[in-house]
Amino acid sequence: MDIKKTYSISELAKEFDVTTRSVRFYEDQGLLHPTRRGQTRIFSSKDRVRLKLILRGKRMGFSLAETKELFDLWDETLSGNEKQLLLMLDTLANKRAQLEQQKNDIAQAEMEMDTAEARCREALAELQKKKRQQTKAKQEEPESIEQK
Amino acid sequence: MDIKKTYSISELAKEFDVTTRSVRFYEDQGLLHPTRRGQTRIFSSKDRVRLKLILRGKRMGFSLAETKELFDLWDETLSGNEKQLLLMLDTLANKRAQLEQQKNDIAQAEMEMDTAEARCREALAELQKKKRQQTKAKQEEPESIEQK
DNA sequence: AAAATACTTTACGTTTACGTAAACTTTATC
DNA sequence: GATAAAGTTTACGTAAACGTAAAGTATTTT
Repeated sequence: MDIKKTYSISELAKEFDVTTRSVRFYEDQGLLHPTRRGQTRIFSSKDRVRLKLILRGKRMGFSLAETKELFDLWDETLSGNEKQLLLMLDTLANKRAQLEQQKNDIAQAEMEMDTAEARCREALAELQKKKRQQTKAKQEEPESIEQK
Repeated sequence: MDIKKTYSISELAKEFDVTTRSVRFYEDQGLLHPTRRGQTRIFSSKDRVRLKLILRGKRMGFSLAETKELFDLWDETLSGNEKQLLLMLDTLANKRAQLEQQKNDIAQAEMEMDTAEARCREALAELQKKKRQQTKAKQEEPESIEQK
């Protein structure tokens, strides 16, 4: 069984390499909704998915507030009226535009890194050419060794 | 002349839609290096490029510290020894890996947004189907109007 | 049953990236 | 020459996203 039904806080923390502090913080901010057994948190696989989404969002530069907004909107959307659905579609379109911008940024950055890398390699080649010439010089004039 | 040689702080701020406070902060953190005329800052086109890079970095989720590191590294690299060049190449490789991760994240997000949007559209279609049926019912039983 | 382990709440501390206000100087405009 | 506009420094404030104790509870292991 790959998909357990419930998770402890430390299981999730270990799996996604975050601290338990972070997980509790995400709950505090309303992004996760674990149930309790006594006072101990019990996380569902839905919570697990959301944690994954939170972290991916972070890597993509989304704030927790933004991610929460999406979560909330989605939850309302599922049983929502027309207005809610249209709002969700609109939000999705906006996010898509944001992703397009990011893709452009990444493409630009990659191009610039290409030229940066090329310059580095040229400079390296130059240095190594000089080195070889020095070695050559030594081989052709071994009296420099004899003089020692 | 599209490329002026120098810029005032408010020119740059307006062009890139940031506050002068931010620009001063970036200088304070060592990311920009304007010269002075009296005590007034004068920014070069190099500064302008760097500001552009700073902002793109931000959109890509880079911290100012990360961006500064790259700037500093690059400046040292240009006139650098072999060690510096190799370090730069290594750093570039790392950044590339980071961008790959981001591209994956974006692709994943786009797929999920596709299915989310599809669900929205289905739900909308359902709602509008219901609406049409109500309209039809009214047309077929106009006595409901007469009863008013 | 004692000790170790995992979990909890409460609460103050920290870093990043600025916002905002105060008080002042320099430059442009009427 | 007064006034407005743009610039400056200094400095305190703030939101986000946790870090880091402290002090207590609950459970598991020996």
